[in-house]
Amino acid sequence: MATPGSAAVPAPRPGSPPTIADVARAAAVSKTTASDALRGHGRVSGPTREAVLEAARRLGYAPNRSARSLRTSVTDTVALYFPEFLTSAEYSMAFVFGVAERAAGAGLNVTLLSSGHLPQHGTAPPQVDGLVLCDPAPEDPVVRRLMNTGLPVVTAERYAGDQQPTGVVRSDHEASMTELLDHLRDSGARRPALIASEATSDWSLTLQRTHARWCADHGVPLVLRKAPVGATPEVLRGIARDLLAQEPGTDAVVCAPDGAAAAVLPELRAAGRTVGGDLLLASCVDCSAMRTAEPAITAIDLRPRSMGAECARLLCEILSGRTPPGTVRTLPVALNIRASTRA
Amino acid sequence: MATPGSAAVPAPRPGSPPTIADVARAAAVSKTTASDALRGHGRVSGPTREAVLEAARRLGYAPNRSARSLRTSVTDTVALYFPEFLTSAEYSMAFVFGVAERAAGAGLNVTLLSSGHLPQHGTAPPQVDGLVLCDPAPEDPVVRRLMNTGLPVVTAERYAGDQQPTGVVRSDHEASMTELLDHLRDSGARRPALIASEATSDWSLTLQRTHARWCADHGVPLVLRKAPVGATPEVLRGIARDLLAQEPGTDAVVCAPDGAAAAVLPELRAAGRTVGGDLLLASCVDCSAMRTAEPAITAIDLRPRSMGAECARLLCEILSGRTPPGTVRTLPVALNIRASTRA
DNA sequence: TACGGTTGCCGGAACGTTCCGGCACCCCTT
DNA sequence: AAGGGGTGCCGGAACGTTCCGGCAACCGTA
Repeated sequence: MATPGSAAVPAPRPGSPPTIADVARAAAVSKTTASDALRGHGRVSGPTREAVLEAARRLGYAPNRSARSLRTSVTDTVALYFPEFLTSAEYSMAFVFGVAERAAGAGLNVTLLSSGHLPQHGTAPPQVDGLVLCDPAPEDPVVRRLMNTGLPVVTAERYAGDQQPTGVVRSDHEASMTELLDHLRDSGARRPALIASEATSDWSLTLQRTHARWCADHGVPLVLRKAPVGATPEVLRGIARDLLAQEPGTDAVVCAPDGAAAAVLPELRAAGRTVGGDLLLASCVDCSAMRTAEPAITAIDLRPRSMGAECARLLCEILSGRTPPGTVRTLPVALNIRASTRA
Repeated sequence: MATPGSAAVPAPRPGSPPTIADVARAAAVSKTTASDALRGHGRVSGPTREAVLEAARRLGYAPNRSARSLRTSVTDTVALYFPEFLTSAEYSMAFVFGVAERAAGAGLNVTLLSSGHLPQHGTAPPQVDGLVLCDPAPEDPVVRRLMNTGLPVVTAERYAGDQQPTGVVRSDHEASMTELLDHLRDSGARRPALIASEATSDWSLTLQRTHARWCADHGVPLVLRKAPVGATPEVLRGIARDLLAQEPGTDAVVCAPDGAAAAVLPELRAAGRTVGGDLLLASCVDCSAMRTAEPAITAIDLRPRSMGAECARLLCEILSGRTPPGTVRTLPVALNIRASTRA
């Protein structure tokens, strides 16, 4: 005796994971009804739905992503790209896991694109639903290629190229830098110098612009030094030494590059200054080295984990159509005040 | 007039990426022949193969991964799992990118599994060809679940649970720790204390065992302190303070947890000791904080990037059958000698 | 000439899913 | 009783790939 539709449903092959046909047979319904019940999509009666869900649970059914993706052209996967020069920073790790966690919560897979990916022109774009680009530089060829795939793209920080990303999550670096400078002023500093990075990222440029403007607003001379992108501690210390020698009136040093403040600290001390006393020191990126330094160094906490999470969330929303393209979100950052600026 | 097989090949839909049928039509062959030519698999004459490759190149054809995966049950994707407590360390980032880069070179995708993944029991395993687990702890439920999927697993460092991973890439921590202790002895230290982590990872336990053995071999009393897993700088400093107070004969301190050496450094100084002088200091993990400390701190460089790369390579080899299951590889580590141990 | 073996190519089924269209049934209204 | 509309379910095609089996054509030998 055949149950309805049994002719269309082949026998299960033990060993392989169960398919929707197995679920259908177990619930004595058709593949279509099983599919509808599992996704809540068609017209299915309450009892039938229950039966299907129960069967699926009992069999440990999980839909085959490849088959689903083949049928729907939706991969449930997003790619995350990281420029090479960022891959050593503590910031990156937190960002990556922010993305991963949030994406997992939304049922999305995250695949990692390293700089080694897609090197040669003409390589096919990755087969994903969307992209997250961390701090994209217009001069990075991989970034340019990815921006041209036509896929939805969310960038962490603005993109300075001509293509516009589908979504942007940014921090208000202008506000946080201003807050930091105001704090230094409240702690007695009158002439805050900035050691910036030569990088052309939006972040780096914003810090310089804000510092320049603040100095102008407060009628203090602009003192700025630039460090090469991957500068070693020795190079950074040299820059600090020269800075103090050339600008003896400096009473605060703000360092932009990741970890630079910790690197220059010994040099400031060697110059006879007391950090946290007659010379304040702060960093534009917080990391463990800032917390463990002696004295501990005041730093802007960029909240990379939240940043990553918000990128993933925004991309999800764009993919599901809940949020229109062109959305820009601004995340708050925190100023962690420590001994190095408590004058 | 119909070219051979033209009836079986539907017209192309402009806008969608080209399929193998488009390539076949462009080269005036069947789907089968196109597929064979592209993968070098069947019996295809030289000119025909050339024609197919040329057509594919011209059309910008890239095989649809979902379709291929559905047909072959091979996803060309591996998953990378990271325990939560490791996600803030610099080590992790380098490791992740080592894996990503190497996997990309082998044509594999890497998807990230965060701790948030697969939380509840009964969740289906990720649909990938293999797994890389970084420093897996037997008490991590996610690790246990992943070890039970039946998928090939390569672990970075040994796994202390009962399941055996398919492959292991490890560092010779015993050798490197011994080398470090010998170096300290050569620099004049006679009583090296160890501040270890409470973690039960293979790495942590090996360090403790090696230290204990070295002390026994050299007839010096064993001085060991344990720090909680996520210990703050304050906690670590407290441990260092107590250590020096209780064991005044200590003339060298070795710190295992990531970054701990930089955290305790100020405390050692506060106790009236000269780091690099009458007290040597070293770390079992190198990171930027070690390089920027003053004095710079001697550290074992675990070469996380190579480690990640080697994990990916080994998994590739196991997946392709070139390397038998059960393979264990040992990677060299480096000792970066710096001012903190140049007595 | 006949014939076994090789070479080059092809048709079509299968992988597991989604979803369009259709069919039977029931209920309500006229 | 007839008709219209809604409900619950199903058959089967399609997504793009791989690969089994087969079929001509050709070559060499008997």
